[in-house]
Amino acid sequence: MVAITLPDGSARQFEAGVSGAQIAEAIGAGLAKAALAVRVDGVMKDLAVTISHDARVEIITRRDEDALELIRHDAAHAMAQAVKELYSDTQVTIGPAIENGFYYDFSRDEPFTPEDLERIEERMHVIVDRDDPITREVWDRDEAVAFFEQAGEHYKAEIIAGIPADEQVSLYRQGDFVDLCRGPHLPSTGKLGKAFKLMKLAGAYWRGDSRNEMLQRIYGTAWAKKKQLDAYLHRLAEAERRDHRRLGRALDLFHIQEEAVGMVFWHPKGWTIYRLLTDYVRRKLSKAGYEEVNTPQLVDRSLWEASGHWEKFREHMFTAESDERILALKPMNCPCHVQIFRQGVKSYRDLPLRMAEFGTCHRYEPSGALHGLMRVRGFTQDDAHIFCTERQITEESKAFCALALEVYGDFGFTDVAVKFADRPPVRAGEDEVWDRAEAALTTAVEATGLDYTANPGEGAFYGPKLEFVLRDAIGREWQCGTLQVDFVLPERLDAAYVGEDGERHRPVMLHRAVLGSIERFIGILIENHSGHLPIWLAPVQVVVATITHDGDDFARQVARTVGAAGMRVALDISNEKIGFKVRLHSVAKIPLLFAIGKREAAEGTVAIRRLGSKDQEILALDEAVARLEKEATPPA
RNA sequence: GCCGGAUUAGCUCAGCUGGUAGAGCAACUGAUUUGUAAUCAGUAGGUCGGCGGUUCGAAUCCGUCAUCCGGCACCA
Repeated sequence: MVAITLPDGSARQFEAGVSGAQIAEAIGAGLAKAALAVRVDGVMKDLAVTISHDARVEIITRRDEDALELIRHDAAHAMAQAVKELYSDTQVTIGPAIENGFYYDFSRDEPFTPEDLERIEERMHVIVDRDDPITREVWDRDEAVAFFEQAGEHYKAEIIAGIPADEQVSLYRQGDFVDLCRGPHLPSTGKLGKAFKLMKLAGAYWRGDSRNEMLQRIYGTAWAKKKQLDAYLHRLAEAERRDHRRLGRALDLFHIQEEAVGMVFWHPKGWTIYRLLTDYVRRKLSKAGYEEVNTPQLVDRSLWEASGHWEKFREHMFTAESDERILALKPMNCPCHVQIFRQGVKSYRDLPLRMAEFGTCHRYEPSGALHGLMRVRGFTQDDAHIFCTERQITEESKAFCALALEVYGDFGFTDVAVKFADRPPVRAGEDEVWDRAEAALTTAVEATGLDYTANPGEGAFYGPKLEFVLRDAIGREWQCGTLQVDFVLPERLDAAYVGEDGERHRPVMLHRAVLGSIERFIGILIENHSGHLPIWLAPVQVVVATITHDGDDFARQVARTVGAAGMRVALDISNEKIGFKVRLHSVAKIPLLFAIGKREAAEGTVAIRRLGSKDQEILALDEAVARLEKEATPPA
C-alpha cells in the first residue's frame, strides 16, 4: 500500500502501482472526467502514470494553470497529426508549447498556404472529435531511430540519434500518429478542446542555425476555454492599435521612406518628443557629474581595426571611400571617446571621468531585422563611458543603477528587471581578464542590492554587462539600459592614466546607456501609452477650442497666456461643433482641451477636459495654468 | 540575409475567372454659429511599387528588382 496525500492535506491508502486516473476516480466521478494529468510530488505526469511510493498527488484539470502547457503541447501534436493526414509528404520535426500557444516546424518542398492553414485547423477539430486515446510507449533508442528512418522521418531520427545510445526514449501514440516526446500528455485528443486557432506561417531554421535548411513553422494559440481564446485575440488587436508605426503616422510624428531604409525622418511633433527626451537626460547626466562631448561620424578604418570592431562587425558597418582611405560611419561611440581621453596626460585625480554623448551611430542591420523605430540603421544612444580605476567600479555602478531606475521611474516604468550577461563564446581578451571583469561586476551589482538574474553567454564581446529590462503596460519586455565592464578596449586603444605611484596604469571603461536608442525608446513610450503620452512629453499639451466665434478673442488670450507659461498650445477657432473638436483632438491624443464658450469668455474661465475623461472642470484661467504647470514640466 | 505574404487616392481598403479604376475618412470650396468623441452639400485627387514579358487588350497572368508586414537568424 502507498499513502497518497491530496492537496487538502488528507491522505488515502492505495495499492502500490495505482494510476493517477484511478486516484481521480476514487475521489469522484466528476473529477475523473475532468482530469487531464497528475502532479506527483510537484512534477507533472501523465494520468496513466503508476505510483508505487508514498507521494503528494494533485489531479490537474482545465482549471489548473499548468493545464495550459499540456493543452498547448497537445495542440502541437494534433496539428502535426492533421498535417501528416493531409500532406503525407511532409516530415515533422519539433513542436513545443510556447507563451500563448504552440508551434510545429515541418519540412515540405511545397510551401503551406493560408488556405492550407484553414484545412489543417478543420482537420484538428476532426481529430479532437475522434477522441483517440493518447498513449505512452517506451522504446529502445536504436529501434526508435530505425522506426522513424523507415517512416521517412529523417529529422525525427536525427533528433533521437542524438540521445545517448543506452537511453530509452518515450513515444506518444494517438491514432496512427506517433511522435517522440518527453510528455506529459493529455489522456485523449478530445481533452484538447477547441479553444485554439492557427495564427501564422513562418520560416524557421532547422535547429535554429541559419546555415541549415529552412523549415516551415506554423504558429497557433491554444487555451483552456473559448473565452480565454477570445480574450487573447482581443489583446492582439489592442496591441495592434498601439503599434508605434501606425501611431507615428496618425499623430504625424515621423516617417521612414524607401530612399533611406531604416532611418527616421522626424516631423515637428516627433522631434519635439525627441528634444524633450534628450534635454531631460542631459539635465540628469549633468547633475550626475557627466560631461557631454561630440565625436565624428566618419572615422578611418584603422581605428576600428584597433578597437576590434572591424574584425567582428565589418559587414554591419557603412563605409565610404575618400582620398584612397576607407572610412566607416561610426557604429558605436566608445573608440572615439577613448580618443578624447587620450588627449593630454590623465592623472588618477581625473578619475572617474564620465564622458557622455548623444552619439548618433549607423549600423547596417540585416533587412529582415528592421522594424519601425525599434530596429533602425541610424540611431542615437544616450551613451556614456566612465573611465575609472578598478576600485571605483562598485561605486560608479551603484550610482549608475540608481540613476537608471530614477529615469525609468520618471517615465512611469517601475517594473524593471536586471540581468547579468556573462562571457560569450566568441570574445576578446584573456579568460583571466574576464574573471576579473565578471567578479568586479558581480561585486558591484551585489552592492546595489538589486535582484538580478543570470543571462549566460550574452555579454558583449569585450566585457560582461548588466541589462535593464522594462516591463510595459501590456506586459511586454524591453531591454533598454546597459552597464558594461570593459578591461579590453582601454588596452587595445592604449588609454592610460598616471597613478599615485607615478606609473602608467590602464583605466577601466564602463560603457553605459539608460534609454539605449532614443528612437527605440520613443517607440516603446508610444506603445506603452498607446500614443497618450504623459503631459510633459506631449508635442501639443493644450488645445484651446472655441464653441462659437463669440469666444475667439478670449480664446486667443487664453492661448497666449498658456503659451507664456511655457506650455505647448494650439488654437482651434474653426467653424466646427464642439463635439467634432473634442473628437478631433482626442483622436490626436492631445492631453488637455480648454473649451471656450460664451460663459467662459464672460467669466474669464476655461472648461478643461482631459483626454480619456468624460468630465470637465471649470477653472479661472490663472488657476488652471498654475495647476497644470507642474504636470506639464519635465521631471527635475 | 532566409521562408511566406503584401504593395491600388494623403490614410484604411474594394475591384469575381484579363476588357483602359471605386468607397469611407482626410484635403479643398460653400452653407451652418453650434456646450463635450463625426453638421450638411459640392469639388478635386490615381504613370494601380519600378522594369521587362505574354496578349488585340494587363491593376488582374508570368519574370525580375525594390520596399513593407509576419516569423527565423542577427543585434557591438
